Amino acid sequence: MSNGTTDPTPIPDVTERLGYRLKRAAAALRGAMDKALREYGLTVPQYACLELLDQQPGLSNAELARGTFVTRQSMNVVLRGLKDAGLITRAATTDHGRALPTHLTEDGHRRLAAARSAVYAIDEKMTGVLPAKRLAALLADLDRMAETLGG
Amino acid sequence: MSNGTTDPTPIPDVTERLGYRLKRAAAALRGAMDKALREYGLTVPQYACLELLDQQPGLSNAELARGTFVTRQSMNVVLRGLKDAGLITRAATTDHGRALPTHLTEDGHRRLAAARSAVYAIDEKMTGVLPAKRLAALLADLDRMAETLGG
DNA sequence: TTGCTCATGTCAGGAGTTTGACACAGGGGA
DNA sequence: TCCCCTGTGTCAAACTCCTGACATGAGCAA
Repeated sequence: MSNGTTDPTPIPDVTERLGYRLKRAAAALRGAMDKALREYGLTVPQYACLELLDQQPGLSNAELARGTFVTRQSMNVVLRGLKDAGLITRAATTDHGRALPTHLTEDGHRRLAAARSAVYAIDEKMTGVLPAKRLAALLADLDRMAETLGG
Repeated sequence: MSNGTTDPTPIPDVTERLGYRLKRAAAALRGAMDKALREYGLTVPQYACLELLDQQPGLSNAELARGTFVTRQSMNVVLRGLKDAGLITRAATTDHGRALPTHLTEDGHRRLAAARSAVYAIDEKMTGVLPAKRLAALLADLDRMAETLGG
């Protein structure tokens, strides 16, 4: 693929562009997580939702949607699935506003703890192949990219 | 969000994990590309397909699917859309094997050239906020991560 | 109070993607 | 030769996600 000669063109190959590499890494991560979470009966958005609710109990549907980068409508479907599975509870009414706070059930905590080990293994496997000193820079770079594009 | 004190726990917050940042950046890129390409009547997979075919004419359905990180079935739908739009031609038969080579039409080249400028603008906008010296390292890191996870 | 704006929850429709399955073509070993 | 395995194209069904739309509730200004 790579030619040994110095190429004057700034963009020689699609596979050398940042967008392509980012998509590739994200697709690989998504595939690995999807495969690992299937054994626990969870999808990637469902897991992400549980993780957020564990760290910030009481989040509403819209807040969870923003935190997992999906629309409110998609998160609504995810929440319904988690509620039917008995992993979360969602208030039917509220005394102030329209946002309905959501909380993990005992089963939700257990399921999350089980799935988390598998996901963390993937995360550490992914982190392990990187030079330790570049991890912080990598996190900062990804953050800057997302912010620039309106993430 | 961030606490100024040094935290001994290795994983203090979900938003500090590499997987979360990667997903966030990829979601932001996807959204920006989707919005930009809509003005040209293309979806992100369609654009990726055209880009690959421009650099490597004659690729088959399965090869395009691997190159864009989707399944053969999804790429089949994408190709049908591109063919109906008159942007590509696909051989109906082949003398050897089953793979049907695909090529860009004149309209395909024109549409790609138009859309490419918009996508490149996003790519450069994204690259521009990064320290120039870290771009190569970032590309290498993303590649290593994908390879480790079986991308 | 009234009207405007914003955020939230929800419904309906459609587009995109995946899993599962089947049939066909080529290569290699028994 | 025959059989097995791999790779490819395709169909069907289900799932996921998004766009568009509407109604409700809170906050603010005239």
